[in-house]
Amino acid sequence: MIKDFKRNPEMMEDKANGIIEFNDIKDFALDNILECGQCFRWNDELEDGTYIGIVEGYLCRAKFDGTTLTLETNGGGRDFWFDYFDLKTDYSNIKSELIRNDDRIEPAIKAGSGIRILRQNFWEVLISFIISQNNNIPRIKKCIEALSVKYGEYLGHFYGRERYAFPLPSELAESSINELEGLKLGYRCEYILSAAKRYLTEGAPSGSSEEIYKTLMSYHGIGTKVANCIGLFGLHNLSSFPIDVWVRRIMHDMYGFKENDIKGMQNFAKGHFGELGGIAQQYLFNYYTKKE
DNA sequence: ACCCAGGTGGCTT
DNA sequence: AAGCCACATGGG
Repeated sequence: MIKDFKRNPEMMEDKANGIIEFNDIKDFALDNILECGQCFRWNDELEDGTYIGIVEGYLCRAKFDGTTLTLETNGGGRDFWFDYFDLKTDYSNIKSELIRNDDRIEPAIKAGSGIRILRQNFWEVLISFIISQNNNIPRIKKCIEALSVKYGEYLGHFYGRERYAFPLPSELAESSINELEGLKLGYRCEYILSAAKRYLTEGAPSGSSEEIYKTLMSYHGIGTKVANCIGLFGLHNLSSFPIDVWVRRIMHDMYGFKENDIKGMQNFAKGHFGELGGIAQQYLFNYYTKKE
């Protein structure tokens, strides 16, 4: 069975880019969504405030004027992008519920009030967050771009650059440590290769969130934090609460935890933010990484 | 030269 | 269970 994620060959050959519009969009800001650390392939912001991204093999230029989201894209279709940007979810409710439970989070929500948790491809998230460990966001992006250029499908010239899809599982699984070492991935080469091979045969983990979490952690190179990121961004498991160095600082500064009391932070998030933990975490992370 | 980044694995107490 | 440390890379 093929575990590669789906592509739409007919659309890919349609070089005339289509326009898709979504009207009356609230609680939405492209910079918040695309620069809050959840995705790594929206890396060009043009002078007019539009962003260029590559999503599941589709090219996209996104523009938002405050009410209407306009996408120039060569594929996916309306339903795909509606889902990707999580437009069905009412974030006004989520935000007021978070503030009702804890007014300390209000400044973070104000600072990133247009954040939405994208519904991204699991496989891409799996590999991207393996790369993220002990790394910074600009370099994570470079690593992923290098992988895509070397192993991903060439998609064409789009807004000033050659664009490549994120590699398919098979494309990475057929590579080698030797080959990967040229891409500045450091010691993560082995993690990436073994994850690709494993994903190709096993596919995405299933079962209860406990079981999923356990399966993810059994990948070499995935620990608690990365597993939580994959759960949150790759499976839309909103109760995930990834704790990295930034969140540790936040939990120390804003909530009085000792910096290394990860367990306490995790329990607090579970009890305090519950099913919205992942979204709370994202407002907080964005707030702290952006200020000064 | 050092410290840090969306940490983890492995080894030692 | 908790505390170290190395790990590869590049920017400050």
